[in-house]
Amino acid sequence: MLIIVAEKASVARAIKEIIEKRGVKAVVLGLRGHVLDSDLEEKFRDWWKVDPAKILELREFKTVIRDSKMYRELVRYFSNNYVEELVIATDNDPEGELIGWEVYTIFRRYNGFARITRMRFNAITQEDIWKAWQEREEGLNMNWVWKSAFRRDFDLATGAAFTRLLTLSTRKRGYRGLISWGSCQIPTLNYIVEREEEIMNFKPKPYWIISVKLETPFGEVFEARSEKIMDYGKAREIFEEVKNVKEAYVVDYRETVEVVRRPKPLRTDELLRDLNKILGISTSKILRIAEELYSRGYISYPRTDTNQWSTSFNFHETALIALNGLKLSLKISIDRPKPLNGSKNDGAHPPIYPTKPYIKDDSVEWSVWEYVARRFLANVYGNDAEIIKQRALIRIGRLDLKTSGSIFKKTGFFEIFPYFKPELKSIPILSSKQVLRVLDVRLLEEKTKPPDRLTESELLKLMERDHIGTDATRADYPDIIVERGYAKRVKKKVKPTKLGMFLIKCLREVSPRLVSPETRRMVEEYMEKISAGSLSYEKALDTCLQIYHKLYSELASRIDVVADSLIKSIEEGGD
DNA sequence: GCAAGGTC
Repeated sequence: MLIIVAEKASVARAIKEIIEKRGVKAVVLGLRGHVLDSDLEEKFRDWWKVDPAKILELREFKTVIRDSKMYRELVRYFSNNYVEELVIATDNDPEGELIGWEVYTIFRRYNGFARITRMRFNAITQEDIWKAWQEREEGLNMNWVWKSAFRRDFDLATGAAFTRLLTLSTRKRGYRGLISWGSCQIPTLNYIVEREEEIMNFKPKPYWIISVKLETPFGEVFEARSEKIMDYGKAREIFEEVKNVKEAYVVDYRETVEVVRRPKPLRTDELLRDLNKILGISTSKILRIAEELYSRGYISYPRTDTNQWSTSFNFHETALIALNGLKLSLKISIDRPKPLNGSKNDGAHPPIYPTKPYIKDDSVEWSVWEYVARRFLANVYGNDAEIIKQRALIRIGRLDLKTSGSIFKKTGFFEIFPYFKPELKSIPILSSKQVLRVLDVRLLEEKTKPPDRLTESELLKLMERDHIGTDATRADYPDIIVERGYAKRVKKKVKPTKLGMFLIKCLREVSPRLVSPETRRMVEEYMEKISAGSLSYEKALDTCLQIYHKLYSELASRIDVVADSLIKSIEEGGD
């Protein structure tokens, strides 16, 4: 008997079909992600009975069963005496390697001798899967296993220790909620708090602009403006000088063509960001809908960080599916795919594309499917758009005025993917030295404005930039910080609560690295070293936990002041 | 009652 284990049911099905077609008989099992996990020992169970600092002194963690139903199923198969070989076919990434190791260790308890091999495929295609089957490797890449285990255990130890310290200190003062700290949730909150502080500290500055209404010899009317003038006296002086001038002339007029590239193949992050902008619903909800569409067969796997197509991708078939669901016909031939590829490849999943036509209805599901289908067509069959940018420099008296406009030269892919099609406004076509009639001169007072609060879309972009979370987890964090009472959603934007603001403030005073992306950066740096084989899991964990043990001690030494301040912010916020 | 990472 031969057993193949994949990370999820859909991959298990694909493997079974592909190898059976070529005469290989095997039991193919699909997991649901991790089967095992790390946890703290029993004696840490009661939060009040053990100093959280002790968690940061641990160097070993207990292995617990995470998915007991799956665990039992694995045991049932592995106990069979006739298993000759176990094939690990989890995703070809470090987290997949760790999931594979979980299966490996379970298997070895029941079968000490059978061969254990690893299939590595980077796409769920006939070629890749069959090649991975024929060229399966002996055993696992242990550097990848330890790399992921380090991340898991570091996050557990630091998260548990800091969360317990903060929670217990506020519980002593009557708070009943949870004050959590985590390497991803806190930096996410920090972006929101930093923005709020920027808004609060913003001092609007007045400035003045001279606005002139002009007319060309052909009777076209448009407006041109001076630069910002920060001093009122000076603005007034210039205004007096030009307010009665009747003619202006064009110093320079030029047109340039700007190319707007068609969209790249769809990754999770862009799906979430774009649909948050388009539909205004939360990123976690969008991911849930995408997951639902995937499990019902309408779209491919929705958690991917790949934006390039494999050479064997069937564009023709996918195009028919997209066109069918959208009830569209393309003018150009779908036999000539010309996708614009990006540079990202997670080594485990293709970009997101439609796999079955969705019958249009009023649901959000349709809106998500429609976006995926249009994005595919725009990427593979769309043309880059071209915009003519117009820029003019005009002089009235001694004052320079500027104006600009734009107009589509080619609308290109926006025809099929209209979501972010810009509203363009053109100005008349001018020529140098042309004389213009002045219709009106005005002195306008305006004020500099503070930045807006962040949308979830902008928040995800910052997280991606700083490597906070992964494609599969980033959407969770806005929900987590709202659930903890650190932030609220107000008019499609995220606003920190008083508690959120004070928590960041207190942590930042201990050390900026407790709130910045620095924790994540450090974890990645050490993960890379483990992955390269230049550092052991033990050494990496020891070094990093020592650093966070020091930071913990500093926070613990002033926890009474911190807790008082947090309690006060909770009462003041009334949230 | 902890984290973040998988998946459903």
